[in-house]
Amino acid sequence: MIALVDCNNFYVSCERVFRPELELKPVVVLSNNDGCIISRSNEAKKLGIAMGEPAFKREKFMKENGVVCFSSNYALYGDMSQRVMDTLREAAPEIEVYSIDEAFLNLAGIQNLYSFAERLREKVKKDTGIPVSIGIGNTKSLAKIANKEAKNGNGVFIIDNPHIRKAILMNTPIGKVWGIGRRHQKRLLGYNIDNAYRFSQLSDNWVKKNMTVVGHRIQRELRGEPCISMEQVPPAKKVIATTRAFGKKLTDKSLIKEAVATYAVRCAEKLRKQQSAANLLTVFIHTDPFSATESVYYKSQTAILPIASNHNTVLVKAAYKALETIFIEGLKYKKAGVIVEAIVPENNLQGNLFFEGNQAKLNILSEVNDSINRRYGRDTLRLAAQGNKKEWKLRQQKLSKGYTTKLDEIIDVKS
DNA sequence: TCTGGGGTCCTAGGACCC
DNA sequence: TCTGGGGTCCTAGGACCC
Repeated sequence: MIALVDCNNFYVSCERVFRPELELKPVVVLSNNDGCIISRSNEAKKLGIAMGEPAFKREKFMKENGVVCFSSNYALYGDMSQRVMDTLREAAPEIEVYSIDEAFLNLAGIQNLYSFAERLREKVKKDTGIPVSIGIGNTKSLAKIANKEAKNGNGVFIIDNPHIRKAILMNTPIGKVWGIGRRHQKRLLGYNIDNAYRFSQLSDNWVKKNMTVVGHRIQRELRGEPCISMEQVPPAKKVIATTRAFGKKLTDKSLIKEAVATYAVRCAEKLRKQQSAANLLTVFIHTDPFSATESVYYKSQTAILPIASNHNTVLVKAAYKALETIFIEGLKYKKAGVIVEAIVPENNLQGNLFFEGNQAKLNILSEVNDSINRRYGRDTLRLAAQGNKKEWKLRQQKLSKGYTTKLDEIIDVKS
């Protein structure tokens, strides 16, 4: 059997660990730039606040209803996530970390699943302060559905026989099934397939033809046939992106260059972390897509690197060059991004006859750079090109502290 | 004034090869 | 009216996830 452990309202729960007085109060966490609402406590959900709603549309409502608002603090959430995953790893022989707040556990060989799950919930809560729900089934898709059931009930739910499976599937709206998005939902509803059970009973051929092998896999999983296996070691990323909306609209080219340089450095860091290097680098910039008065400009340019690289200076240079070809003076830019692709292992680089460059030197530079920044914090050592004015930086007006990630913001315990 | 960010997989169709 | 057959590789776009 497979369990899906899912943290309840994860970002909100992380904030509450350090602000316990917010328990039972409506709390939300905003996306980057304080733009959208991306995590809600149960109390906030009950007030009718929807996932992904623009925060500015709800500002008045939230004030009136005493909703507590946080900017997103990804350093904190990432750290809390690791703590949760460490606890899960101790409990189960095989674990797949599926996202920042979810993990699949292989429960083969474990007796009395229900009490195992209950004890695990308590242990995670005790070790980390984070509440989780656990759904169990014999496929990943069924574990997902069981998890929804667990969230609505008392935190644990097991689908362990065909009768329960049928009843739960009939109770699951088709759009809530893992892997069925808006498009497929709409289409299936058109055929009066409104719940997971009906979908599972469709003919294999129809599903294969209309929803590709992906849809067919989901269908078989709902019938109880495991098709999606556990992946204990996360595969290396094939695409890495760093993209941000600016805190305010920018026209000044030097500021946009700083932002793009910083994003290129972030991509280089992510590449080095997974020990790979990229052959392609794309830069894009665009104006405000929601503007009613200005026309929208959206442009990207891809550069081919002479040798696959993960070095800050190389990527920044390539990004600058690409930016030159797409930047138009006079526009108000809202967002930029750097994307690296054609990723290969760093220890197996194809040379280039016509390119001169001292790779060994660059490698040493990166190592020194990373070790300093690991020790003293990100961007302690940085390129001048990244600037320090940070006028393009995110708006984060309600940021919580780095309780577990910054020594000078560590939580105080009063005696 | 204010609307996130970062990924994966699959398919169809074009280019090209022998 | 006839105009092969069988591949591979690449890319854009669609669909989905958290």
